[in-house]
Amino acid sequence: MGATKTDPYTKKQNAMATLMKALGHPARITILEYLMKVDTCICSDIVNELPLAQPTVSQHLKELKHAGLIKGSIEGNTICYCVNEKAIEQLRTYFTQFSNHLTDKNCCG
Amino acid sequence: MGATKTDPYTKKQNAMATLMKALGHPARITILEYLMKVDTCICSDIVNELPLAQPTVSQHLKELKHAGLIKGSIEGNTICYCVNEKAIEQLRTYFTQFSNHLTDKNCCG
DNA sequence: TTTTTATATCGTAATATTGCAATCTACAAT
DNA sequence: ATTGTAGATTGCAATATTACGATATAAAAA
Repeated sequence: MGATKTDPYTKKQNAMATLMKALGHPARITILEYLMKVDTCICSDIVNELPLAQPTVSQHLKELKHAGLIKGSIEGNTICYCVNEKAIEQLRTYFTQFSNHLTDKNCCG
Repeated sequence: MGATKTDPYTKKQNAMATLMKALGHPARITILEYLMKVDTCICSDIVNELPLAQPTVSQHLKELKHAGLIKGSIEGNTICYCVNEKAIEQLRTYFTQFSNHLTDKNCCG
């Protein structure tokens, strides 16, 4: 098979899975952390920040954008990418709520 | 290739990617949410909660456990699984810090 | 002891992901 | 017009993931 079933789950569950999956690769984590660090839109040299070939980086950027984690637009000769705060907020909220719901029964421990 | 390069990244980056990757599937999101909801260790009927065959569920549980997101131990005839709060805390902290570092320049927007 | 119940493991087919070389696109500079 | 530069797209090989039937295991119930 290889294909993930999505229809039996809620929209929210699928949406969260999509976000997490996009971050389920160290290169994409690194890209996002870099974009946060520089904290600006003029981020032309992402390729130099990573130990990967240019096409590979381009592909990872595409996936991040598709998942809605970054925003990007053409800026003359370069592309201007930056973090989509809304997506990060979604993730923060999700885990904060999750964390709040957990009690400390310390079972299985 | 197909194999993810890990050595060029920091331990933290790889660790976060591993956690996210484990949650990058709606079935595993659903499992985690279910374990949180029931909030107990005696969770025998995870299979019935999911629209997947028993071996598939077992496999997903294995991945969640391997990533450290759930804890499990044998309890007579059934297995007692529950959420590993530490992992959730890690994720919550990561995104909270990330969120705090972001300024609202509203670029690319 | 036989049967049931809960879960794990094995094997395997279908599909997805990762990574890169080669190539293409589009603008900028000469 | 030619060259340079930043980035996307294509094509492909290697590997990983997803899902499940069949089978194994191990404890509980009959």
